[in-house]
Amino acid sequence: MAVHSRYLDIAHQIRARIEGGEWAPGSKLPRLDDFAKQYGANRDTIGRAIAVLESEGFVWAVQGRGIIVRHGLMRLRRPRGNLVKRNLATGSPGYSFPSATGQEVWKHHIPPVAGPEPLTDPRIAKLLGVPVGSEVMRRFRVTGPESEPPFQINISWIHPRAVADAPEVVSQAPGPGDWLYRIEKAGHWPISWMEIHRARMPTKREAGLLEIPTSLPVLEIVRVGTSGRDGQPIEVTEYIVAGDRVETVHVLHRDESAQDPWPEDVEGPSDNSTGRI
Amino acid sequence: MAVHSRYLDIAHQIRARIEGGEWAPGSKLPRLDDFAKQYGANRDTIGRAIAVLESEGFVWAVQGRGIIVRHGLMRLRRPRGNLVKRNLATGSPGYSFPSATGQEVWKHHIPPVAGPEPLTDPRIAKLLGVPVGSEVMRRFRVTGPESEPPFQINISWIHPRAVADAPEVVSQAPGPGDWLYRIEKAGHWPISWMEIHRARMPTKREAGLLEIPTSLPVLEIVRVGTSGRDGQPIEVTEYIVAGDRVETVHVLHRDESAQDPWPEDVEGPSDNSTGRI
DNA sequence: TAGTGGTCTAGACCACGTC
DNA sequence: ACGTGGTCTAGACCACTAC
Repeated sequence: MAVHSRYLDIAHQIRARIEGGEWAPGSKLPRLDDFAKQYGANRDTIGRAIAVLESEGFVWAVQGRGIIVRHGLMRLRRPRGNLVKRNLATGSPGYSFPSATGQEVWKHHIPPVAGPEPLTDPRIAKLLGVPVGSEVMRRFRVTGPESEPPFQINISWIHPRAVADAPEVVSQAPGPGDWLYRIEKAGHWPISWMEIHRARMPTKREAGLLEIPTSLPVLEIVRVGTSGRDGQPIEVTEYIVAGDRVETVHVLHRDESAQDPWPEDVEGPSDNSTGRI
Repeated sequence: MAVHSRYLDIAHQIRARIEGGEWAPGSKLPRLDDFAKQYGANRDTIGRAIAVLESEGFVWAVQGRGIIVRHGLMRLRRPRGNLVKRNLATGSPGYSFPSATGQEVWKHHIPPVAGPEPLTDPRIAKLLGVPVGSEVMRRFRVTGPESEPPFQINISWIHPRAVADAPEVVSQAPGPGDWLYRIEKAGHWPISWMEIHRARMPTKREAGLLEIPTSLPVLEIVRVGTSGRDGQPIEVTEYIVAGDRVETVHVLHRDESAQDPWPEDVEGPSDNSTGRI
């Protein structure tokens, strides 16, 4: 194919072999040295080719372990509304946030932890409205479908005044809990939420938890809950997902202004290079 | 800092110097050889450090030109509703899609082009409901604020039957146009839309157009318009933006089911590891 | 044509996971 | 301790941009 760079060419060939099913998802590729011999290239060059396949999400290379073929082709298309629903399925007053994935139950890939932690991320600290470095109640989980690599990292930061109002949230089991319900009941009803979505590169730690290369982008969703009592942030929850494992679907609706087919039957140019991302 | 790898260490130092304002956005960094001498490392090692800074969005390295400091710190936070509005600001019946950026007028960074093109992207072809390789009317633009690097690539594919119904869209100026209005008027009112958002790595060509490294992820929004006449796709528009230049904001609303503060005052665990991305 | 970043090699050594 | 991927070097050559 591309006669450009040797390493891109080799990446192309190995990619084709992966897509052709030569190695099953979860299994290991040949070693760098083997590939080097196969393609008559230097091991370092093979390493660069593998780096490309990593950033594309095809493989996950780990020191000391090998190059693992990722479970590809499973980009989940997740319809996202913007409605928060009650989730009484389990007989308790939890919330179900935007998603239409049904009710699969996910497992915890590592034991969930909950407890006070210094909040060092300035971005989260600002959203929660606390000084950087404060001790803040944190709930941390890594979840995903059974028999698959972890799907998402899930970190909630609970504002100190919420903990003061509903002290039981600190002693709650670190697993799933109705802590949002507790906080609302303690005087913060109704909490209102907004979400911020962005793509970024993962930290080394995040990549390890999600079993992805550090060169594969992640989707980060930060949900900010604001207290109904004082209008100030009461909790911030961060979701981190491998970028190649999701796409979000949004159904658009017509505003009042767009209900009339032929508003005034004018002719002339319009400009929709404006105000549109 | 990190005494791990030499190149990560150097990347860290150069990053700090960029953030410290040692080089203005848009200006060039020293050459690889200069850095190599400064840090007493091999040029190749410096190259790896620069590659890190590229994937983080700090710099844009171009062969033969140099290493350019990107205009950082300007992640635009764009509130996104899901409402499509009429845009009569310019005196014509255009649409304004979700965004609340106001009415800045953007310039075209390269001349917009419009015309029939073979649709080779299987993903877009499938969404538009045409065979891969079909000749399809395409509108292509690269736009952004004045005096800044390009912000987004914007490609619309118009289904052949829409062109048959509204032939004037092919002869329209390649710039902004009221082609959606024309198509609706030709019998496809009302078009309904949905959007698919995902993060992915850019192609070489996309990276060049957006003036970003190929290692920096992009946000891709694909909007699919469905004809009100036959319920089939009538147009597909693809937006591509540098991942570090936007984040989208979504305000969540309470469903009917979530209006009651204390639904039945039960105790017990809930599980919100379910149905949530 | 000169200048600059990109690629490639051979060989050495390091770092991490596993045994 | 071993095996694997990761990093680093010196030096050569290639590819793209600008003049």
